[in-house]
Amino acid sequence: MGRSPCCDKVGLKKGPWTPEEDEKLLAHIEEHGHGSWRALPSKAGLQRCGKSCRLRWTNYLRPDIKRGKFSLQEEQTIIQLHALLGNRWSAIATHLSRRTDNEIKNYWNTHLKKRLAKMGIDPVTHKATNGAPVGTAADVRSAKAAASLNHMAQWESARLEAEGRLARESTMRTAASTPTSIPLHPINLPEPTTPPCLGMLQPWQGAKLDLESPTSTLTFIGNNNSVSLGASESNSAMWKLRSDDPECEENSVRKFLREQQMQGLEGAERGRHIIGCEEPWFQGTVGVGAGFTDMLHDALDCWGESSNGQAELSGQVSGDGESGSSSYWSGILGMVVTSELPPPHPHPPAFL
DNA sequence: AAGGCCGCCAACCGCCCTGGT
DNA sequence: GACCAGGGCGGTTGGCGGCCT
Repeated sequence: MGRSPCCDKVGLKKGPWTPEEDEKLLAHIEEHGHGSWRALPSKAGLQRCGKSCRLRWTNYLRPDIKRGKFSLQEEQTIIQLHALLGNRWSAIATHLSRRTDNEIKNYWNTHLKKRLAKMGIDPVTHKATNGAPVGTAADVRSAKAAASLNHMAQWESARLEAEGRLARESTMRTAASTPTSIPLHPINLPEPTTPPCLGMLQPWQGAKLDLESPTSTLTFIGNNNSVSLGASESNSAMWKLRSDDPECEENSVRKFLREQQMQGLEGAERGRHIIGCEEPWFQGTVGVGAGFTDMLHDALDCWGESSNGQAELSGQVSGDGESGSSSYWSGILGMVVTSELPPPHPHPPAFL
C-alpha cells in the first residue's frame, strides 16, 4: 500500500549536513530560488533528498531565522499558545517572530514540558495534576473556563487557517511582483490588513478588553474609531445563548458574511454593525467580551487569585509549584486579554 | 581515565492536505 | 471524482556533548 518515496533514496546521503552542503544549498537558492524541492538536489549538486533540503533550508539556513536561547517572553508565549492550540507547532510558530516550528517543538519537549510537569501542571491538558478539588462550584467554573478556552483555541486555529489561505490568495493576486513570504502577524508586528473576505473577523482581531477598571469594557478598534461596551451592558447569558445553538449561529455567520461582503463595511463601522445587530448570534458576539470577562474572573477566582483582572504574566514559568497554577492561568488569560491573540468566538466558524 | 547516563537538537519518517490534471 | 506530486506538519530518532560515578 505504501506511498512512493518522495525521492529515490539509493545513494542519497542522510544525517548531519556538512558546511559544504550548506554552502551549496544556500548558493543555489540565492541564485535560483528553491523552485521544486524534488528537482533541487540534482541542480544544486547535492546527494540529498529534496525533502531533506527543504528541511535544512526552512529550519536552519533561512536568513530570517532567529536562533539561540529563547527569551522569557518567548517561553511564556509558547506556553500560553500551547494551552490554546495544543501541539500545533506551526500555528504557534506564526506567533513567534523568526522561530521555526521545529525549534519551538524541540524547546517545548526538552525544556518547557518538563518545567510545567515540575510545577505540577500537566503539560498536555495544562491543568493542575494534583491540585483543584473536584465537584466544587469553583471546579465547575474552572471547567467552564477551560471549555471556553478550548473554543478559543478552535477559533484561533480557524483564524490561522483563514490567514494562511489569505496569504496564499494574496500571493497569487500580487503574482511575481512581490515577495511571497507573508508573515502571519507574528508577535510584535502589526496586524495585516484584513481583506473584505475576512472582514467579520476584524472586530475580534481588534478587540481589547480593558479589565483594569471595575466595569470592564470591550473595545472594537476600527480604522479611526472604536466602540466600547461596558461589561454591565452584556452578560454571560448571552454567552450561553450563543453557545447553546451552534447550528443557528453557523447560519447566522454565513448570512452575516454575505451581508458584510455586500455592504462592504469596514473597521469600526462593522463593529457598530455587530453591536447593533438584532441576531442572537451577534448578541452573542458582544457577549464574547462579557462572557470572557466572566470566564476570566471565574478562572482567577477558582485558582485563588484576586479577580481584579490584572493579569500576571511574569512568574508562571519560573514560579514555584505552589503559586504556579494561578499565575499560569492568569498568564494564559492575560495574554488573550491583553494583546496578541484576539478573543476568539466560542465556536469555530464553519464558513472558514 | 573510562564508562554510563542523560539532555539537547538537527534530521528523518510517515501521514495529511492541497492543487493540478 | 480519482489520481498524483509537492509540500506541510507533528512525532520520533540518532548522534553528540556534558556531567556523574
